[in-house]
Amino acid sequence: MSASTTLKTISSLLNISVSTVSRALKNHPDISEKTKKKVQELALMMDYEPNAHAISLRTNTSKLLGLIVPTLSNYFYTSFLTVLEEESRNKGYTLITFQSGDNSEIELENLRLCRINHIAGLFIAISPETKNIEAYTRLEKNGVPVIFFDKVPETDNCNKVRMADEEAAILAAESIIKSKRKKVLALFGNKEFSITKKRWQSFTDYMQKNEPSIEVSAVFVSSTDEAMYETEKNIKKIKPDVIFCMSDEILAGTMKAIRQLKVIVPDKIAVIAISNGFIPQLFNPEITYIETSGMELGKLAFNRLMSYYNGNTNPQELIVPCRFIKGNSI
Amino acid sequence: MSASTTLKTISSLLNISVSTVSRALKNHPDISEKTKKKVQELALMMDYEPNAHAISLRTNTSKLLGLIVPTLSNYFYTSFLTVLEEESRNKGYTLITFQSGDNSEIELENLRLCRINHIAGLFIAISPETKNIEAYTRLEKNGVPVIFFDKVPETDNCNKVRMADEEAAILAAESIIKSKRKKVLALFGNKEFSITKKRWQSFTDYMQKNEPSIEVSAVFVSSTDEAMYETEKNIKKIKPDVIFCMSDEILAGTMKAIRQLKVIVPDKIAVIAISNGFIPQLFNPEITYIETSGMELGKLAFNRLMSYYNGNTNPQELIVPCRFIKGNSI
DNA sequence: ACGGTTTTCGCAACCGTTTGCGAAAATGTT
DNA sequence: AACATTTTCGCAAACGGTTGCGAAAACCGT
Repeated sequence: MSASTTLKTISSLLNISVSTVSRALKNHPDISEKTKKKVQELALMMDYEPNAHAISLRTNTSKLLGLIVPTLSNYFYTSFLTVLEEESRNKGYTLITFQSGDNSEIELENLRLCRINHIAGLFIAISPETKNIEAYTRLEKNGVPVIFFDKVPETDNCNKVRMADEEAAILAAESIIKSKRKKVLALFGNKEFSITKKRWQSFTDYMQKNEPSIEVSAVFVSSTDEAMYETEKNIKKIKPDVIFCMSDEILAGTMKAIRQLKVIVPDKIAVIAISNGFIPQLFNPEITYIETSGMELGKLAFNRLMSYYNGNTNPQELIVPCRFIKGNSI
Repeated sequence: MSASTTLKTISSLLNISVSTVSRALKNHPDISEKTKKKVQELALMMDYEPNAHAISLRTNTSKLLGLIVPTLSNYFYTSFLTVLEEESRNKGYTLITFQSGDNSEIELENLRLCRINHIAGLFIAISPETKNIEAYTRLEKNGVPVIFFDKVPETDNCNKVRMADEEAAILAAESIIKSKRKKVLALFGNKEFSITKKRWQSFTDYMQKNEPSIEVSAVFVSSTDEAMYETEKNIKKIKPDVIFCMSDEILAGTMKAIRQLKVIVPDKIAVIAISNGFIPQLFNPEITYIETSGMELGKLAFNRLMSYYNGNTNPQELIVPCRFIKGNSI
């Protein structure tokens, strides 16, 4: 239970002041080479390590970054987290991570924890209930930049990075039109999510404008299981010849239903999805999808924060383009 | 950029001392109801929030828990993280998360970051290179409990929680024996991992003892792609009638190869795996697997820490049992 | 030897909070 | 009214660092 060594330990062992030790350790020019050497050697020997809390307190800065996501049981968010952790660590920041469970109250509680830990910056994908982002703008006024990502607020007085949701939906729609199919079952996520609205609207608008003869049945689901259930029900009911899935969770459910009904893809029904890029390749045939990469988004978000620190503080909305990944399901 | 309100702000506004404010806010009996009320109301109004760094510094405690995993791009670790975050948050702890990339040096650097942040406890899945756990035992001597999980050291002077790796491998072996198949292609992970050794040994030992007539070809791979490559190669070469996959990553690669070769499962080749529970259900037929749940392990790990805090500090090795999940692949 | 520079270091305040201890104020007792 | 007791609060030190400023020590030139 030996206490960790502090500046004071070293200073009293060498009979010099704490301030000298502090300066010696950071190579301050005021300190002679001789004492620097003494101090640094002893510090190394006793493996001195500065107390981050003391530093934060004194300097009113911190190397902590906050991350709040709806859930970590989600391939997209974990791939975001994966690169965010890496980038942060490489730049000397450490990440504190929270899940909101798509619950505004928990989200605010998490935000409170971020505040009392005096984070230097925050990345957040807000929950659908969160309409009022005043707590976040206030945080930013207090000097802590906030980068909204993926699920971003609709107001534009804040910094956002997100996927090209409209473009992704349009690429999918385009692909369906080209396929000459005529009856689409389109599965979207929780209707409350702005991301859902965007994808849904872009998809249906584009369809309407470019090929109004195609019949689109949109269904909104909130889980993999619900996606499976709705797929099964609607395959029987509306007999689609192509299914569009807005996300990986939905795709997983849909494919489960398709398997159970022993429907042949793409002969009987074609499938196309928007995905983070792992799930579609597990199926046979591989599912054609529009890739929205959580990793790319993570990189962009981190870089946005760094650019903020460099003075670029004006609200921006940055968008990660998406890619069409050809499979054999359409 | 308004500075956050502190005890001092409140104290000078009310013309009372900082200590009184501090005590009033925590309902100390020394303080009169009248001043308590005044203080608490003003604190609420100015939304006072204590500075976690100051508290940590003063009380030499912290509410931070450290987590170090090889990578977060892994379903098992993210499901571990998912429940760990939840449990931690519910008990008032906040999590700082690191990836080591299976690199000892980075692991030690992450450990350093944990130390300077004066975490109250550490969860770690060590990288395969890490033989010397002295840094961790020292941390524990300094009063910070360390819970090793999943990839645990071989020495037994430390606290470990892990899956029932031997049992899982044996269950798989048993299932293969029952299936009457005779030629096994068994795919394992990185040979350096203790977890690999355990599964490999249990699997082959059990086979040898109970059905030596079965021919087992063990192959070690380090990635999904390698698993795919080796599966393809060995299906052609040794013509197995059953494939065993030690993990989800491997299973994904194997199934890709199986699909490409258009091998029918289970007619031509049966498949059985050890898995965290999501991937196997995506295939057709659903893969039979032995479930090792990251979520269960997360719960156990957190509870172990709490029990440690309650005085139960002696080294223990706790094991999460596994379950046989029937699919149609064997 | 003396004044002027420069080098080298320590004092002390500060960040925000906690807490032992003592003192002032209020209350009770006779 | 005098004293004992209890209630209520403030002083000051401490946690581990950082930093402005001033002072002692060393060096310089003459």
